[in-house]
Amino acid sequence: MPAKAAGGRTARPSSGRATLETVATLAGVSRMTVSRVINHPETVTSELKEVVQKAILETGYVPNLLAGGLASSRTKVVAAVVPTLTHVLFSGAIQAFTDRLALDGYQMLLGLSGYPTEREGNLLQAILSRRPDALYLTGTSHLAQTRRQLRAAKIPIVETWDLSHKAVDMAVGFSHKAVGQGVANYLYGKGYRQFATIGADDERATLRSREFVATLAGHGISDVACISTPAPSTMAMGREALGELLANGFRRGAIQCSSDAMAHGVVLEAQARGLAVPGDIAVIGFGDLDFAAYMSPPLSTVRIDRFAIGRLAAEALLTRLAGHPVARKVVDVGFDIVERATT
Amino acid sequence: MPAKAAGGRTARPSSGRATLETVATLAGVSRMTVSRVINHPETVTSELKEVVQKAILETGYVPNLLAGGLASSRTKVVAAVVPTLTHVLFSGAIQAFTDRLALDGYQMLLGLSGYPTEREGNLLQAILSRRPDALYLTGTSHLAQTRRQLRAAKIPIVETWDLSHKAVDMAVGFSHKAVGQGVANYLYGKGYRQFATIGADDERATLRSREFVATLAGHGISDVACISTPAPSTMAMGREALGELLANGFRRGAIQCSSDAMAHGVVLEAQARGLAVPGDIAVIGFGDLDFAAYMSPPLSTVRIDRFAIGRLAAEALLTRLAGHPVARKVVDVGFDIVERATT
DNA sequence: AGCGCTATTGTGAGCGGTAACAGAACACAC
DNA sequence: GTGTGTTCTGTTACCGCTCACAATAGCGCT
Repeated sequence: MPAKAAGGRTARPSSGRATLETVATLAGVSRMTVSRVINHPETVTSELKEVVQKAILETGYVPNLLAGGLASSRTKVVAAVVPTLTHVLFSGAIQAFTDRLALDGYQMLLGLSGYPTEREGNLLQAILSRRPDALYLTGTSHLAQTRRQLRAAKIPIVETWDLSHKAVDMAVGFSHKAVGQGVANYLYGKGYRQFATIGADDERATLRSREFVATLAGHGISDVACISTPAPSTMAMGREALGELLANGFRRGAIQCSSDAMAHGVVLEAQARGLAVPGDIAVIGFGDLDFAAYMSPPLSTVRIDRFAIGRLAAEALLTRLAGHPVARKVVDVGFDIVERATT
Repeated sequence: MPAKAAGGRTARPSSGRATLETVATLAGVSRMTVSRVINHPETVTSELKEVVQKAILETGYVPNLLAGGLASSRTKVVAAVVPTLTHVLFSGAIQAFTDRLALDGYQMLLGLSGYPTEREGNLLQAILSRRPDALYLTGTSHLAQTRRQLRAAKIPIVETWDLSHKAVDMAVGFSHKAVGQGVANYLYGKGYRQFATIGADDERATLRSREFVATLAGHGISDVACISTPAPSTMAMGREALGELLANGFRRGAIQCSSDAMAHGVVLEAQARGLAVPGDIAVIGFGDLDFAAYMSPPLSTVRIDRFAIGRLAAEALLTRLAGHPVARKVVDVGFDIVERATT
């Protein structure tokens, strides 16, 4: 029977998996050479490379990137914090973001913050503990403590969707104020003179609604009915909200909604009540989701290129990770007002 | 001026951040005590705990979970592999999955495999290199090499959405064959006698279509028109596909579609051509996405509880991570045929 | 042959934690 | 007083990898 290890203490049970050492021994080289074959193959002679690669296959070696990351302080992981994946705008951006990162061999660590921002502090700590090489955030951060944590991490950070606050580092998005203003001017320009706005109470939607109201005030229109609903906004909320508006005396006019889903609800509710769209009730949504163009009537809305946001955010981070400075720290992807048949 | 470190070699520049050592020195205790305060506070006297906690705040210490994971071989990271986030069914399941994991302090590492499964091998290797504690997969894996890799990882694995193959470890999903069969029987029962099926060419959609056809064959119906489109299926493809069916002589009957989006396209195309839905063309979708109930006419479809899949998958993994055996290795969440106005 | 140079490979010391054990301090029973 | 636990804290040895540097080999040239 095998003797117990001399000396007393039992050895810590190692994972049992092949390590660099295993491969090195089999190939008859040093650990470092194996490491080079994997990470800098151009610095190793082709004969050795071959021997080592065979040994890797034979042992079924899978590198341990925890150890590698610890030693090199580069993890090849980028973390992203998003309120929710159930919203197509966010999941679309993350899809584009992840796809772009994968091209350069980066993996994505995802954190879902939910809408109330309280969890954000803990979540951020949990994520930074994993030492990502870079960070993608949704929205801009304002809690002083959060900003401090972010700066202390000393990694490239890109904040997305919103351009309204000063970015901690870089930003890719568009101006929600400009959207509110653009929509107001568009509707006013089309001749509408009575307005309402229905928005989720998340920060960005609020920003759009507020600017919508402010811009109309500039045109001398002061009685804009405002309805705020809890985020995330849904079609059901749109239906309800229109009911509420009508109950409060709103008869006809143009309604700005904080999402296409909500706008869809408003259209359906109007139709159910026998109101003409856009004759009595004109509606404009936000997002230009797939179904918007195929509603009846097709929905006028604000188009945002969610994939561009994800892709450009990834590229900004990758540029910095490659050691280059970025050309512009703030990238405005803009928006388009898509006129269809509900306005 | 400070002397260069005696002896020659320059010290490796450390991260500059606070480590356990920093905190321990400040608090006047050993590293191990600090580690205990963080991970097993109940084993430390409250006076020491207080001193250490103050030191942690003062230094702004953020634990390095790479080092911790390396030492303990537990990373508190669970990885997920999904074809795409642009599909609401997948992103919804991942949302529920991540939310459930977060409750137990686990973070999620995401890999997007795309539809062609070739990338899966590399992706899996990249993910396993990060040493996740558990793994969520979409679909069941059949490549022998993949299965070998998975087994070698020796971690809990849950395969989702599909129950048709033998699971590597655990599975949460439903039977696509049962769906195909159920839809066929439902439509046949409603009196339809002419059929077509339009499906994306991903494996699960194919499975449903094939079983749909086979079940109808059992009812003596053998001329079911089949159209296959590249995944992912979209509304535009639905429109096109109906055009193709009609061009090939299909006049009237019931059409099974592999997604609600596609079914929506079929409905729109039928309406555009002046065909009655469901009078001439009956349509049933798959997924019961938010818009399905609000189309005109409202879409009949197959409802899948995507959130249940994500949540149950997370719970299966968490159970195993807690060291308990799971009650059932395979969980069938089932499906419902939702009859609305297109059938 | 001897020199200097460049291209490869090896060596040793960490990276920042945790597991396992050892030791100290204290309480309690005999 | 001594033996025996029970807590709590400290010590030591790694986890698996990469960095910085050292050592060696191979080459052309004088």
